[in-house]
Amino acid sequence: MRQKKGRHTGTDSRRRDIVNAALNCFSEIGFSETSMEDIRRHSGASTGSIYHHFKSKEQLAAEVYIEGIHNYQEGIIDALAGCEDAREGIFALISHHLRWMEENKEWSRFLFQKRHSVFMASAEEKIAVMNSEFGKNISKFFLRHIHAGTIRALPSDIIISLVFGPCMEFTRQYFSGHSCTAVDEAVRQVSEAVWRALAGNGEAV
Amino acid sequence: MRQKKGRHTGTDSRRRDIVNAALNCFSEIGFSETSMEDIRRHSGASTGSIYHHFKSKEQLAAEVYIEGIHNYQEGIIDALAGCEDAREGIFALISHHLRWMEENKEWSRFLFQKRHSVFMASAEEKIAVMNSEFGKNISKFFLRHIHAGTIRALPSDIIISLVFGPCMEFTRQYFSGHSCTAVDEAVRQVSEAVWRALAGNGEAV
DNA sequence: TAATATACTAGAATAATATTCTAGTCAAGG
DNA sequence: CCTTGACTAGAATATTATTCTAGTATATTA
Repeated sequence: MRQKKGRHTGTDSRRRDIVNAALNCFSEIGFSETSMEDIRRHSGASTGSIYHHFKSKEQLAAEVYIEGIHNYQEGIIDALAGCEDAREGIFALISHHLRWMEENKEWSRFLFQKRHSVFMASAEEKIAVMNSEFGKNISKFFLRHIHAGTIRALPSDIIISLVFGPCMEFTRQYFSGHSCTAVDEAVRQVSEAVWRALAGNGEAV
Repeated sequence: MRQKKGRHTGTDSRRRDIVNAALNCFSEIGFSETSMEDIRRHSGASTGSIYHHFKSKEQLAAEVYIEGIHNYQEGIIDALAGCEDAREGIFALISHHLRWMEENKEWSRFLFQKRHSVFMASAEEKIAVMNSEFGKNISKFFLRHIHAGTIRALPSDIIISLVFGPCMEFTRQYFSGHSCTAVDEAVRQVSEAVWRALAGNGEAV
């Protein structure tokens, strides 16, 4: 199948193998618990090869994290972009979060279970930029609606807490087996509740 | 001050030194980043002494975690116990979370930043029991009010998500320097919003 | 075609760090 | 005293991340 020695065929395929193996291991047994030996075995790469592609275990994890968070954030922004209506936007946002979580279990476990963990150090900057961009995008939507009076005038950190907090918490419960509500239903209930929390005067259901 | 050799004076004082040092290190630089050597230096204990008191680094972290979470949960339950009124209860709960966080920064950083992390493995069971008890207690309050119609009939996992999610998310932002609202104000705003999300028909402000 | 450069790979060697082991020391009770 | 048991110290060991050395294959150039 694969050559015993020498350059691996295909563009970056060895690199991808390593990233995939890493995601597998990290989401399955956690960052600290997976040894480079695990990743080596799962990916079929050698120690040297792994360290050729990635500076360290930390940096490898950061790369995996960034790929995931980018995909996630992009989806949210797209979902939001298609919505003029405030209520629809909130629904779209929450819906995207919960469905993305369900369809990308491996990523989610890794991204949300261990947010701000260990390996972040090395990617701090890049992640900060991403989050900042993401925040700006999200804020644009909410500011527009605060201006229009469709959403109550609350500080941005409070709005973020009210919107993403429940999503994150549900995600956590989902993965620890403590959630009893199906995702479809959770989308409806959480959206409805968050809308009540945020809706401007005269807009509440 | 301390004897060069032999038993440390005072009841369990050496043990406490180790726990305190560990909390310090963990909350400051994270679990994986702190080496046993760090804990040894900070606590003044020897390697052997640490391993006499704790089976492993993991188990030490678990002990620290459990002490913290116990204190936190106890406070919430007490806060809730004093409240007949639904709205008051929600306010008390959120208020306790955010104030506890502010008054116990070191614990919070450790508890909330790395929830469900690594070392949990060894304490899984004990933590599961604590959380289950805690959940039951919290649920009692909400079920009573759902029954009375003062709070909307939502599944328990959704309620937990709506109440604790925003608290957790605000906490995360607070520690990563992304919160712009003062804790006092956050208590008011989040409580108000969560109340809107949960209030039974005819109870909304 | 052959020489060379580039990108990659392998696996052994090293370094860092968690854990175990051996030999104690002290305080209390008989 | 002497013995026991809780505790401590620090060296020895084991585990695991990282570095190093020596390659191999493919593309490029002459």
